[in-house]
Amino acid sequence: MKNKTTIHDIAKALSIDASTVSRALNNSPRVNQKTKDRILSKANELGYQRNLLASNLRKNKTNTIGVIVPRISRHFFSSVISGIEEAAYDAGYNVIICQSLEQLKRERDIVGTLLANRVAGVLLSVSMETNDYDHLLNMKNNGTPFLFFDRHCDIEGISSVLIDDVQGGFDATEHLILNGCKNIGHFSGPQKLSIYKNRLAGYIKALEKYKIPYRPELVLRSSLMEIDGTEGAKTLLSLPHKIDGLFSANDIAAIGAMKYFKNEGIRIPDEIAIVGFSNEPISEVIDPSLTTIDQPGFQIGQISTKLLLEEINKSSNLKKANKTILKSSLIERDSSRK
Amino acid sequence: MKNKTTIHDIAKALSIDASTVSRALNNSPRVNQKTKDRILSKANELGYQRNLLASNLRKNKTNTIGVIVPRISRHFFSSVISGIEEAAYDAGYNVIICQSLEQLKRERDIVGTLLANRVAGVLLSVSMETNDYDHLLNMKNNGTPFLFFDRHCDIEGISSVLIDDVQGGFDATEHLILNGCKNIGHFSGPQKLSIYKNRLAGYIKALEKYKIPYRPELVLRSSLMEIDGTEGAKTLLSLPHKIDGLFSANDIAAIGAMKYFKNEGIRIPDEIAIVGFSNEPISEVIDPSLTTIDQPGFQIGQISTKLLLEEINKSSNLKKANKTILKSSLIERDSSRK
DNA sequence: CTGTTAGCGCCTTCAC
DNA sequence: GTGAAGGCGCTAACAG
Repeated sequence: MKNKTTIHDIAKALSIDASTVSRALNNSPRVNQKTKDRILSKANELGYQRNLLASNLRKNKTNTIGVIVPRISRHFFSSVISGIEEAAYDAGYNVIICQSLEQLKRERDIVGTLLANRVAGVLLSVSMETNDYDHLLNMKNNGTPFLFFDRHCDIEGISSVLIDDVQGGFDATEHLILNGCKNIGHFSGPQKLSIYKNRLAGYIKALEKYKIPYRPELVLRSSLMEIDGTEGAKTLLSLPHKIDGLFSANDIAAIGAMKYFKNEGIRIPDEIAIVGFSNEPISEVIDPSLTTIDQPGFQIGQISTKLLLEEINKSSNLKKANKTILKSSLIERDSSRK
Repeated sequence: MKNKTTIHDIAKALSIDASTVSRALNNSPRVNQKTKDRILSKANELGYQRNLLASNLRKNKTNTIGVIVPRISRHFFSSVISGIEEAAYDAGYNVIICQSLEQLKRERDIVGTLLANRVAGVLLSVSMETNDYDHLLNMKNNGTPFLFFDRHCDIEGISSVLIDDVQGGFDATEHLILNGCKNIGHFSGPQKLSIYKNRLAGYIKALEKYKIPYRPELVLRSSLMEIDGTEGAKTLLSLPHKIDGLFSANDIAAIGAMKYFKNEGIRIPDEIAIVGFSNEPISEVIDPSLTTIDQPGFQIGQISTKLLLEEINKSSNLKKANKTILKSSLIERDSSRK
């Protein structure tokens, strides 16, 4: 029952040559409109279904771009994906989405499969485990254009689209300070990832600006799970100086902390003010008065895609590594009900 | 710079035939281990990268399954996708994920691209706009196995993996009744989608069981946006009989309603109790005491994939349409703090 | 165990 | 404007 209609079948049915059919199907200007019409209607009649495998093989290129994210369920990434899809769709490209689940092994496998499928290019945000770049260097040598977004590696000639995390961390911390906080905790993440390193740097920079001593025991590393937030909150509360502010570099941990604080009967933000760094809508929902640092996911997706498409279409190898840095914005929500 | 190494290149370098190389690369038992080793190391040395386009074309099959969901950012769907990926990965299949964004046109395009790429099979949850099945019938005639999950259409010979929504709606409503609610509002969705029709049926069934008159004005259709929730909440509050309970068939609308109620100073659940039907973690977060109907997304993904793979591997055309019905569960969260 | 042969379905010169 | 011919990279008979 499998569809077997090929251009030859429809050529035979019309007593013409397959090459003409091919041209017609690709809407080549060098074919008579009448024959085009006949071909199209016959193709329809026979239930012809173009075989992209063959076409792509012959042309030695595809119009598919691969996207690798740690997890599609994270709001930031799914908003980036929306941006990617929109930009890709406009340019006539398909998108195939893959998740590394924060595992290096899976990231490697995925890169392999994408290359084997001859994708036109790849957009990726590396996993937390990615400290070995062989698979990426391999992709580079292979000649497949790719681009990092949000989480990147330093590889010569490879561009990135990033957020100004130092500034974001600074803004978050400054906001807490200006609201009277003096003992500010910080939930960070793996320092291998520059986003967490940079947010921490912003945190420290703000403390310095306001002459608040930096106390390392207030900085906790998490691995982006809710449990890290609850555990972290507990740890912070056990310190001699009680904290009055918390800057979390990711929302999931912030949520864990909020739950813990609430369970302990600690009022937010009166007793402990919190700023979360992410755009999970969840943080807005948990407490509508919560201030967050918003990341422009959709925009990142669009920009990354446009840059990637430029590289794909650029036959010249003059590509210079660009870093596009976007700004996040501090969003202070309505707190009139407080 | 594009990688051009083919099996012929490596065959030539070793003065053997390409077919042997092909066999070795596919780990055929009919190749001497020594030559295998030579081939593998040479392949590595030349930076050989298998071309799946050619391989798949030749074999006339791929090991890729396509997944179409309305939106990957909805938690239910991303948990289904996790389940799909796990099961597919175990069976040596790749997954390509696509979003219809609830648009029929996009759904059609996606089906077309997947077929053109000769995916081995497709798993899909239809868009809200899907009232025309041509593209699906086309896929069926084409001989590509597919399966619905969660949102399905009645197409002969096509199986579905569903949740018992009547029961879920009944459970939700009964829970409210048993907690003393007498005027229970219901946020429903497009009645084209059987999930919403069924949840409504469950709601009515529960009312009947407890001899509570069904009042149509308490049932509001939403299109799954937060704004529908706030508007709906407003509408319900404007009715002469004040509601004391709300069963929302989707969480997004429930969230909108909760925000509205909170802004109006209405205490939840004391004045209005709410049960949300979905497993967005968001509903748990907004109010840890909230009772929800939990849907087994991960499990649905796994089961769907296994069934699809069975159909793919079944050469016989004896397939009967199966409906696998899973149960959702009512989760009453800790409300000790109240 | 390994080589020979013949395509998979399509596109792209090159003729006319 | 259309046809003829060749090949993209790989695999699956069929031989030996």
